Amino acid sequence: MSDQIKTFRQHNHDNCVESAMHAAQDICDAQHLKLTPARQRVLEILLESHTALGAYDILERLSNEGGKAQPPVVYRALDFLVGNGLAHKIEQLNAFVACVHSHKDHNPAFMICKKCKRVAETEIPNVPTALNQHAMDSGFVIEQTIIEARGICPSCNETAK
Amino acid sequence: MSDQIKTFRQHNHDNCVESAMHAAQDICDAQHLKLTPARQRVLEILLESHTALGAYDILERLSNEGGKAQPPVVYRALDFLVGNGLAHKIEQLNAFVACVHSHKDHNPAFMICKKCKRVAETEIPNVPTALNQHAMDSGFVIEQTIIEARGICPSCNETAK
DNA sequence: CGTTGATATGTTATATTATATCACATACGA
DNA sequence: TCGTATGTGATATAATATAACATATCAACG
Repeated sequence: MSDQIKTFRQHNHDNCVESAMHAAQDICDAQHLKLTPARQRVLEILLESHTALGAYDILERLSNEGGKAQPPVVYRALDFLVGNGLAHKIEQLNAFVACVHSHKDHNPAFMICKKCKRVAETEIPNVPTALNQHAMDSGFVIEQTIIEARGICPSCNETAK
Repeated sequence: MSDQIKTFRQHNHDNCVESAMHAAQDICDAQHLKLTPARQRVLEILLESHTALGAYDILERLSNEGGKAQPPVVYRALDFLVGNGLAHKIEQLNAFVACVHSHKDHNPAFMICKKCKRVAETEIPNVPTALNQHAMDSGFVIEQTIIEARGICPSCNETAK
């Protein structure tokens, strides 16, 4: 597999996942909350995906790891995470994202291949100037910015041509 | 209503909707396809929203305009639009977007209030440099970029404080 | 220790909502 | 008058979420 394709398929997020997990652990310790294995694993899954996931997406990933989890397992973990500010629910999507409050300066950008649906992730150093300007003009307070680019990934570009 | 809030609620897209509708009409004329009122209206709704909409989102907006439309009305129009390249289905979301091929240089940006869920739209002149760079490095061909900023809109910011 | 009570988990079944299609009657235009 | 588009009611399919109850874990207390 070429470097390009490998890059497209999986961006290494170990660092930021790990630091976020530590931050979460600290928050729980401070508030006498238990970040149990199930909750930990769901949070990790959210952090790894680095985008909004449906409850059943999470369930599927959990189930790939051995025992087949049931829906309530995921919903309970999500209740805990959302209830304690470690994750958010995006109502419009019925999906959940890990809270990245601990590193607000992180602006993920996704490149989504419209052929194979794979998603590559990268990040950009700061909110685009024009958007920032518009937000300030209108009084909107930006907490997180997500950029989605739709297009064709390198491998699909080759084969489909 | 203050200018700020008005700005937040509705950004005027008449120009780009209109030009896209003309382009669609031209395409249909050239291929002897009929852009009937129903199809026209669904395409307009997609263009106005300028983001992916579920079939029932479209249905709701159609129904607000007089006679209450039924699901097949929307699905038929969408079949036509997708079948003829005037719109795309985002399988991952079960949602539909108008094809904006005719104005590739348009990069919408959305500011979504996480309290009231209202969405303001603006646009930025070009794809953020860092993302563009990364795409080029990996061989990804960007067709459209959508930026979503989550945060708090001016009116929620006042009341919730 | 051992018991108890609070919290977390395992598991089956099912409720709720969103998404999509069927089937048939009617209209309209080439 | 045939092909295509629309109106409309009913229903199928899939995604999302919860109810209910049994079991497990673990810390606090006597």
